Amino acid sequence: MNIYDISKKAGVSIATVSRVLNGSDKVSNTTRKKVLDVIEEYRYTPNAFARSLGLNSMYTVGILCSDSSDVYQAQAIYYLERELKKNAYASMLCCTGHQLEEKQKCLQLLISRNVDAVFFIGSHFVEESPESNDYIIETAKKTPVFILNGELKGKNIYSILCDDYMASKDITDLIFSHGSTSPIYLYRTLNYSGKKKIHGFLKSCENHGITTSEKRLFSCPGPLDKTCTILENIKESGLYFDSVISADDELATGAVKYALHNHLSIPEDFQIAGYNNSVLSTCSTPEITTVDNRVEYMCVTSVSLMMQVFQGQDLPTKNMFSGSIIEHNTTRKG
Amino acid sequence: MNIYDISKKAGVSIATVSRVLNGSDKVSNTTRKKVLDVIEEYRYTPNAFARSLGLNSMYTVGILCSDSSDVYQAQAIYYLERELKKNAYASMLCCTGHQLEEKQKCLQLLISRNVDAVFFIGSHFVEESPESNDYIIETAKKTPVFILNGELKGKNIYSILCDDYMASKDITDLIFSHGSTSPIYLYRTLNYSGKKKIHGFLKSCENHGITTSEKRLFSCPGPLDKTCTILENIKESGLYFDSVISADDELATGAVKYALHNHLSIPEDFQIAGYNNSVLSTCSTPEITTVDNRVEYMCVTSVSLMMQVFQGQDLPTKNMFSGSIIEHNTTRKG
DNA sequence: TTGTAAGCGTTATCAC
DNA sequence: GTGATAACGCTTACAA
Repeated sequence: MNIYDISKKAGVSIATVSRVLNGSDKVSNTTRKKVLDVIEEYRYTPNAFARSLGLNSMYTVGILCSDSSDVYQAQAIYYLERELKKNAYASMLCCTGHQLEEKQKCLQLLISRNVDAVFFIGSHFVEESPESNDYIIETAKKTPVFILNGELKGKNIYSILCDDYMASKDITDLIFSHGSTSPIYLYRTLNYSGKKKIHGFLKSCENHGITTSEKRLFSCPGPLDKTCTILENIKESGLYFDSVISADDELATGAVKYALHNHLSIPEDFQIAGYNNSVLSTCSTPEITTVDNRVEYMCVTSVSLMMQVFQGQDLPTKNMFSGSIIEHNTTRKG
Repeated sequence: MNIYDISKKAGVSIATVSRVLNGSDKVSNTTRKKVLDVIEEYRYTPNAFARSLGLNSMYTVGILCSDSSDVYQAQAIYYLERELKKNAYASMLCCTGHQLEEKQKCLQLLISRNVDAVFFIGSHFVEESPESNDYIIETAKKTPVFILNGELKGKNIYSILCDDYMASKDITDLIFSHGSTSPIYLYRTLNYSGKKKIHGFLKSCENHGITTSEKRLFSCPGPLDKTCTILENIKESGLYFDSVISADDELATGAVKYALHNHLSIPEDFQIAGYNNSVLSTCSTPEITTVDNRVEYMCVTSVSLMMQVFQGQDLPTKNMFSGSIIEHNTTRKG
């Protein structure tokens, strides 16, 4: 059943059927009704591929992330998809992992479907060595690119990101102000936003007279039980710490585990801060003080930017906003 | 830059270019090289829409879920996408929420892109009233439908699901065997798999001589802090309970909160079981004993089924597998 | 092995 | 308002 069949049954031309389908007002009401009745009767739906070929768009965008099951990324996907759907765009999702080659393949998978735009979730996508980002810059020549919580300069590339430096500095300041003297910092990867957070931590330490703060940074790759072990090792090594600032909430749950196992009372003797304001922060007991980096706002803004780009507007390529602190029960009050 | 341009530059016909693009072996090596060089030089990529129109497929499938940021669904999405990508299929994602009308709209969004198959994640999609599932049955007339962790009978509809009845019965049995005399059950929604789990719990209670087990079922909708309040209320009401079986890990973290606030020692005085084997079970302190309903296996199986369906094979419409118990620290040992 | 030409099912530009 | 008809850019018989 195609547009020709419908036009025959309705006794009109395919042009008229097409007009009815696309809501043109240059169709008389009687003809419109006649056509709509036939469409209804045969439950006809236009062929998406032919339609796309004519319009050169399928109203679909690509979303790339490293791991859709990560709580932060999963949230971003949810909000992005919701906003895109509001604008009648469908969302194609592709998880890349952390290998550059795989990232390129995934982008290719989306681009080969002629998506109208591409969203990258997370700063994992902005690589250390500039030439490793060429595949993104190349893509942007034809397809608008939006980088969420990462920054990459280039034509047709728009970055939307939380001021992680400031948020990280603020939450470290908070913990100092509540009496901590010896914080340590846990992180997972050293990507763009990861570095910003570390700088915020270091700046706060500097402001509070800690001179050897670089020695208070600890990488925690791998699964959660490792985090606990790493903290035990730090204690064994003789480095004193009375608070943990973490690059994400999952690491913070590791710190909670450590504190509980060592019978440190939270937050009186030991303070902990997470990052991302994810479900993990509230599922933990005690609930974890965390940074809200406003995923929803970020996604709403990105899609709104996209729509403006499609309308040919000229827009700022870097869009930064502030995070905020959510105080729960792993930091002291007052 | 289209196939005609390439054919001219390479001095061959468009048919030959097409053959090269599609890896036909009926092209001489010299011509192939000539064409590939031109393609490379101009960075030509074939137009996806025209290609789809010819092939009547864009090698893309739709994934529907109620909420991609739910930890369980996020995992399913991750594994599904991974398996689909292995088979060169792209994934279109759509989150529906819980309103029937919205579910239908989302399905329409995917179907209007001519996806090759549709996956429904979770039993949220199988409604109480049979006629509410008609939109799925209707879709299945043209597009294969795969229901993950739910069951719906119909032509071209394939269900892949964990035996939640058995798993729930097993984990309740386990808690009884470790000395609990008075378990209660927490659930969120009464969908297909939700009911199966409840039946498993009730069966185990019956086998252990509890006659009023229906009174031990509690609905916990809404956010996490409500779960804790509900448990407090149950205690206030005078109903004694020494263990909590939950329909998902998030509810179980609520039970952990309750126990810790009431200084009940876990698992000696109070046992807790979750469901889904999600990151929440290990991020909690103590880590939560849970049911592994093998999301990865489910997704791998579904995609493998899909590929077989595409090859025209005749397959069972109901595919059930067993879950298994992961014992952590909220249940007693030995 | 290669080329010609007929689809695929729309949208959009003309006339009328 | 409506109807021919030419794109859109591929795939794939069928010829050569």
